[in-house]
Amino acid sequence: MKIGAVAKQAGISVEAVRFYEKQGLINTPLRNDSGYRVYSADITNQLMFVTRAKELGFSLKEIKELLLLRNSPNITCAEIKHQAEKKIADIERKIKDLKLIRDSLVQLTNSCPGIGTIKKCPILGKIDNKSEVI
Amino acid sequence: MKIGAVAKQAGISVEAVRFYEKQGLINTPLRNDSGYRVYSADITNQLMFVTRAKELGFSLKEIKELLLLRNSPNITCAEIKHQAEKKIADIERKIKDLKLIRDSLVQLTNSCPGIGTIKKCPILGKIDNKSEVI
DNA sequence: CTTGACTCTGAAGTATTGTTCAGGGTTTAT
DNA sequence: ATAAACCCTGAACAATACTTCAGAGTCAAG
Repeated sequence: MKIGAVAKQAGISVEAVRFYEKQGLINTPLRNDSGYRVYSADITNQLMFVTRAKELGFSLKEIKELLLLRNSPNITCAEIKHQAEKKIADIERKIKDLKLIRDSLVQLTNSCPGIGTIKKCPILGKIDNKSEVI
Repeated sequence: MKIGAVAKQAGISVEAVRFYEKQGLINTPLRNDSGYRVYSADITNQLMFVTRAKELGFSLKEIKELLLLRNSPNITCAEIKHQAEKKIADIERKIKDLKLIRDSLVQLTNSCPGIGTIKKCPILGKIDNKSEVI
């Protein structure tokens, strides 16, 4: 398989495949006589690992760490679990922060009648005042 | 007030103040004979508007739009409210996505005993398989 | 009066995750 | 045989929100 087919199968761009290679997220493929990358079937699994882990909120850097862990024979399942748990905590913190922000904005919009001139807009007013909204 | 005092008061860096000026988020200050920026007391309100709006999840670009709206005499409160509501929808979508991700990770970690060799780690296994976890 | 702290500018660097471009070779189909 | 479609590289660009740097002037304290 050449890079175009691989990219299509994985649902990403050709450039992204080359980029992941440069980042060390996938094996460096063999080349044919013309210098074209030639992939074995396993590339699909590798790319799926990457895209899947991305969906799970891992950054490319973290994905690389997961891959390194995976290739370390003496490492236990516990370390992988630890990574995942750290990521869960991360995500929960983000959710909490976003909820605070959302609640503040909801309070602001509720206080705004949506009519009238801008001079009296309570939203801008409250942003100005940094009042007790958050 | 010179820039150092202003920055300290706002709790941001001197460079950030200059950056906000360049981005048109605050008024361009007067200069003294040495070319130093000299700020009136109002700068604090302006910077607080920016930092406050940032806390509310607005990007600098969006903050600039808010400021432009605010300075348009013929614009109504409704348009500001609309902006805020769009931002709320944004944030709620992000929260929903993060929850999905978190739930997937929680499922993964629950399936992992945290002991044993990496060969059998269900987390890596499931990332590999793109199974029905999400 | 000198030293350290503060200020100025414009440019470049940081991190992330790729995309786009320029310039050129290869393969496939007609 | 030629044109379209594909592949190669390295570099530059994109967006965001600043920070860091180089090189130089200014101000306050002792």
